[in-house]
Amino acid sequence: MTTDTLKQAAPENSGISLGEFVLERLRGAIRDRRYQPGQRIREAEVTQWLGVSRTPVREAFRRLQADGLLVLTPWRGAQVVELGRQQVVELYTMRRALEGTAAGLAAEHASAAEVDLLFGLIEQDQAAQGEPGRLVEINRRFHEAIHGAAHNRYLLEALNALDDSLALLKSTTYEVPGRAEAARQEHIVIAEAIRRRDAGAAEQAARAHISTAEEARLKLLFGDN
Amino acid sequence: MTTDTLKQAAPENSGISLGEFVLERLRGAIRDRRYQPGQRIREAEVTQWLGVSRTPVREAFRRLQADGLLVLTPWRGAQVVELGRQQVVELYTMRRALEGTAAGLAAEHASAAEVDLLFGLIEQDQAAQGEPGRLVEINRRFHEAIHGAAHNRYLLEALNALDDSLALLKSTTYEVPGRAEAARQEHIVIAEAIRRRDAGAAEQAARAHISTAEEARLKLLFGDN
DNA sequence: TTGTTCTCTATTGTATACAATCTGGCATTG
DNA sequence: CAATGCCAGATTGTATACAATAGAGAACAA
Repeated sequence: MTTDTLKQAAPENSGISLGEFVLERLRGAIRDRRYQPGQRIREAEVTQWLGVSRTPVREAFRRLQADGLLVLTPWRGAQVVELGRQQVVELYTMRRALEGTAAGLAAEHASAAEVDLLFGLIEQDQAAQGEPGRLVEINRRFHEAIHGAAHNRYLLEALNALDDSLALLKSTTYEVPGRAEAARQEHIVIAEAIRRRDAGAAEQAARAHISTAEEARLKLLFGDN
Repeated sequence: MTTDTLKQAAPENSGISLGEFVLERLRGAIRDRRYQPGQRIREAEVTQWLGVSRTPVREAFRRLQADGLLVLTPWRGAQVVELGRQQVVELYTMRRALEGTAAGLAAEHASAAEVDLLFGLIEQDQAAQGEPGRLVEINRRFHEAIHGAAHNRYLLEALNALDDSLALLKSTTYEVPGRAEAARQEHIVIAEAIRRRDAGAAEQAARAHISTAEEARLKLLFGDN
């Protein structure tokens, strides 16, 4: 548990390039909200934080812009993207489509081991009652398991980018009372549809799951009814 | 119709940065297959072609990597992505999902003007019989019109990236005999579903359209039956 | 001939110097 | 006092110098 505020040593002789190193560090900092939406990130700042020159920092900025996490304005530099209500709605619409597709494809292509993993995670979820941090982590792994079981690299990439964008939003929907239990039931419906290889049902269940998550999210962020 | 082989002047005082300039030039060169899949692109090459230094070239490389058009290997530089059969199949699976989603959303959100545009393009298509180049262009605009009518920026971005990747494939499916006529009929079905605001029908029609396009594509590339 | 190792060159990764542009504050003026 | 123009500092865009690495080909041994 390092404080991470002092100058951070760059990797010495690992195969990874400094650009990749900076990219992962920045992505992590944005995910953890150490850089908050709307905040400006100066190159010099990152430069001395990570102990590298401006070149790899600039490389990382471009990649993060492509991922939709940063806005780069000429001569103004980088700013963490801030999502308005409309953008959150569009993000969830996109997520509904992609998660639905992933669940449908998982029903067609998942291996037995991948199906087992899904049900294993559901069990872990039941065991983690009342531990919000663990629930969030298990939820993440459940969705990642479905994404992987779809066996489509373009879909996987798009879902990862979407997850990064969702990390821009404050808090998690698990803070809504009853959300954790509802999510667990929805997960079970999805997993069972995948197990019986019912692609249509899996897609519909996943879409419904995202819709209820969206509802919780909008209530949390904007106080919708 | 410039030859484009001599040193190309960079923009002098336009507001655009050199990085953006290089990005668009390279994207165009890849779309037009002046850089072919599998081909290595050296920084120095682009440097003297466009008359800029390595820095903006490297920036463009990173963005194109994020878009899935280039593979960057450490110490080996950039290579245009080469799509194997499996990747083409995955690409079309993704496209089926996204185009279906776009058509469904267009049925819900399209303005009257956007619907008119769709039918206008169908008329232009009928008038352009026997002109392959024009047909391809009109087809592109028809799909773009649907993408826009969906009114979802994340979906739009993902579809644009997908189109760029499809440009990596040799030739167009319109070279398959009868494909142009079949595509026109399929377009009409999609547009009519959007006009009657039938999201489910629009989505299904779009998915079917992509499936027949995929069939034509696989036959063209790999001689499938 | 064939396989291996070594060296050298081409190429990319990184750092930094310099140019262009924006921002904020201050002075000047009505 | 308010508005406007200008200058200085801060910040990013671009170019280039230098470091690190991979890959090709030569030299050599079996």
